[in-house]
Amino acid sequence: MRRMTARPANAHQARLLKLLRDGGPRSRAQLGDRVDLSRSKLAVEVDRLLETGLVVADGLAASRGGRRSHNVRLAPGLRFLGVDIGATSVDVAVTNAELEVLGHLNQPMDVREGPVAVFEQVLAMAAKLRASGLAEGYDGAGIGVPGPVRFPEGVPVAPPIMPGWDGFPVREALSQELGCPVMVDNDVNLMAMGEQHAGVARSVGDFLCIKIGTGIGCGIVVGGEVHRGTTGSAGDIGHIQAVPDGRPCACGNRGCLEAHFSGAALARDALEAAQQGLSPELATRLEANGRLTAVDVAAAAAAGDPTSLGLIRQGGTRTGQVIAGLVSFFNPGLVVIGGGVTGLGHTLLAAIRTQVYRQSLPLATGNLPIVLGELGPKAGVIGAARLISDHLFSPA
Amino acid sequence: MRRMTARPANAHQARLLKLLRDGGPRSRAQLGDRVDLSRSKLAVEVDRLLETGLVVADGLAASRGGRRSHNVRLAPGLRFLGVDIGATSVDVAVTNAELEVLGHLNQPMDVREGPVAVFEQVLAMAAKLRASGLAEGYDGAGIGVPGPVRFPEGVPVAPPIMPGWDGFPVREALSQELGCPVMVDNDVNLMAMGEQHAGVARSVGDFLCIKIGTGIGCGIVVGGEVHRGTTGSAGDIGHIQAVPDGRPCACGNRGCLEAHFSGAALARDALEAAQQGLSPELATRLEANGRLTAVDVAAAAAAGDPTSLGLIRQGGTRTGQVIAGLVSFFNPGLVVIGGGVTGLGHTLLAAIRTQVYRQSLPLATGNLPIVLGELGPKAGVIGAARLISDHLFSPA
DNA sequence: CCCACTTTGTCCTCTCCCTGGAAAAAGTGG
DNA sequence: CCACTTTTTCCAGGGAGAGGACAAAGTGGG
Repeated sequence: MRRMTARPANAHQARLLKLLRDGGPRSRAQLGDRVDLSRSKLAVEVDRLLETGLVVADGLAASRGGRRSHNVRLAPGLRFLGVDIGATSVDVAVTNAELEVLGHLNQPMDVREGPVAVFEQVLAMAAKLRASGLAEGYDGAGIGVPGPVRFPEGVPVAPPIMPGWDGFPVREALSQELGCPVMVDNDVNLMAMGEQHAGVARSVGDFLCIKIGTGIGCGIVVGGEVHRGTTGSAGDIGHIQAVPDGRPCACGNRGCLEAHFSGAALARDALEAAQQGLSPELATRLEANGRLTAVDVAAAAAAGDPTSLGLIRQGGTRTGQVIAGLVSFFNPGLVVIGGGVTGLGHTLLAAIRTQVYRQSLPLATGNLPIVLGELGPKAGVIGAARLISDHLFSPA
Repeated sequence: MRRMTARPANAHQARLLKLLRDGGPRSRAQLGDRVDLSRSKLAVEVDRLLETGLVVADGLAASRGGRRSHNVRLAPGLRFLGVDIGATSVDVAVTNAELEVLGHLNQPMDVREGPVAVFEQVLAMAAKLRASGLAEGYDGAGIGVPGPVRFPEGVPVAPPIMPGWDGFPVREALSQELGCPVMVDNDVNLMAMGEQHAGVARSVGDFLCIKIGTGIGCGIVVGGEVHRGTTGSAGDIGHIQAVPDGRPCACGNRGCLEAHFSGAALARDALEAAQQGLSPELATRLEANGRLTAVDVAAAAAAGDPTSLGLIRQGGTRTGQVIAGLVSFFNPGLVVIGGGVTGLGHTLLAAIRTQVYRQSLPLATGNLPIVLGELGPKAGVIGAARLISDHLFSPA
């Protein structure tokens, strides 16, 4: 099947495509309610989109009291690939043009194996999704990587946890392999875009999206747009000092947030507690699996283990301290917490909230919701699909 | 004299006005080089601006090898009023349409005396500038206040250091008194706009502007636009925790940056040092003036007083700690340090730089200049003029 | 001083886009 | 079956803008 080649010819068409993407199929009249164009102009632009094949007719709409109108929708065969490369696993999903996830695969994988090995895996997963009949091909792909990205070129720069990736032409290489346009971004930014598109952050202009996984990062959305910073490293909050003269961190400093709380730090603290006999619950789990992860701590906490609860609370407090500073600085309308450790759930959330509300000024926190992301592991892939669709649905 | 009533009718005219404001008088042809309009269209829009009186002819331009062209410039009679209300003093300046400062007054005044008293003073100063022949009237005024502002309405909200101002309709009231449009913003945001317009931050899209005066605040510029936050309190970094379990702060918490370093904190530390006999230099000054301020510390440090130097270095280190966190988070292209304590100069700057470069990741700091603002007390008033001119030079 | 060439400013036409009205098409409900 | 509503198409007219032609003004060399 020939894939999408057309792009909107002007801003009006781009606007219409995005309306159809975000609101689903609808009639010309309904589109007209939202775009401030004359009926004739609207009809012309819709006709042109129909000609390009990006948009197709979709039956009759419900009557609003008069003549029923003909619906239009985005081409049902359009497929976007969303790829979320984490430190320890890869998520790949197919979406339709409305960014609904049609199929989603997850595979454990160490990002340190390098771009070549990882992309082999990603391509295999993409092929598998295609083979299962969900897609005949891909019209575009969004890729998230766990480190800073020089956004315009789609190239990772100086990524601390993925050394082999520095300067690897991710966008170029994947575009070649997949035969479609590709955009690359930091995984946290994509999570933010995902929650903005389909999660808790709909209709919020300025918000922060904190992702706590193997490391800690923060997506920053200003006026509806992701802020990436001058060198693409904005949101890199894992190495903000949380504890003066605290634990040494891989980055060379001491007391970094990430050294005190993150998936990796939590696992290490749990191991220590188990070995010191502080927590029978964790000790049992260590014996059973031979190792401990954040998931074990979550389970132990759920079972009421006080040591695990304490670890989570302490981590939440430290994270909350840092977030409090960011809230004072940035004054967001919403803070979303997500990532691998959301399994820690409300214990973590409560600790973070307590600390933020205590430490930030009332004006900034007065009406500030701090909530868990609602998309879980889908946030990243939906954000990735959104990234590429934003690109393709913009005038060339 | 009748003041400016016209506003640009469309985005093209707005663009032209801003070019003339920022680049000074120039010919139609030179304007054409920068706006991507056909010559005929450009001529039409310039003619319309000439009709409104916002723009006037200004003689012949130098030849570029052919026919000499006629220059145009913004109306030479346009006057903006820039007002910068600080915690302990008020700056008022008149500018022309190009935002050049034609006259500038400064008056000590305690903002806690309340809006009525302060505005009486401001109006007197504005009248004095007018009386000295610098202006026949004002076409617009920008006002900066030392606290959060609900920007669209131009009303201070919950300002910690200026209790009487909460909810006072600053914009409304001053607009009435001055008989011209008024815009209100936080003083730090205006300082950032000033440095962006005429100072060190020209041509930088994302930067932070730290103002250290009686308190500490931070202007945030993202993509050339000031970020004000959801409730107008963005940049309120004075109450970020710098020292865990540190000094009690007026806000109710402990260890706030402002409690440890600011004009007020520095004066208090200096007093303590003088009384404990740690610094003969400061003790002498205390005896001479009956009190100590940041200026005394600066002078003592310049004279080599080790205690004063130590205070400045320690303050710089703490400020640097906080800035390091903000740099990791925001990844700016520039950090500007300004405000009353810039008199502390390079000792302070060196301490801040050391701390930021040590604590933030190389990718974010690699090419990050940290510099003193170059406009001093003029930054605020220029920023204020810029604020109102941006407003008036936009389509209504 | 004349001439070739460059730059600038003006004029004019042609095209395209869009608005807004009119009318036709398609439904709803009594 | 009829009055009314909503949607869609069609059409004429106005307006804005691009772009070319040409006039005006200036430079520099012969």
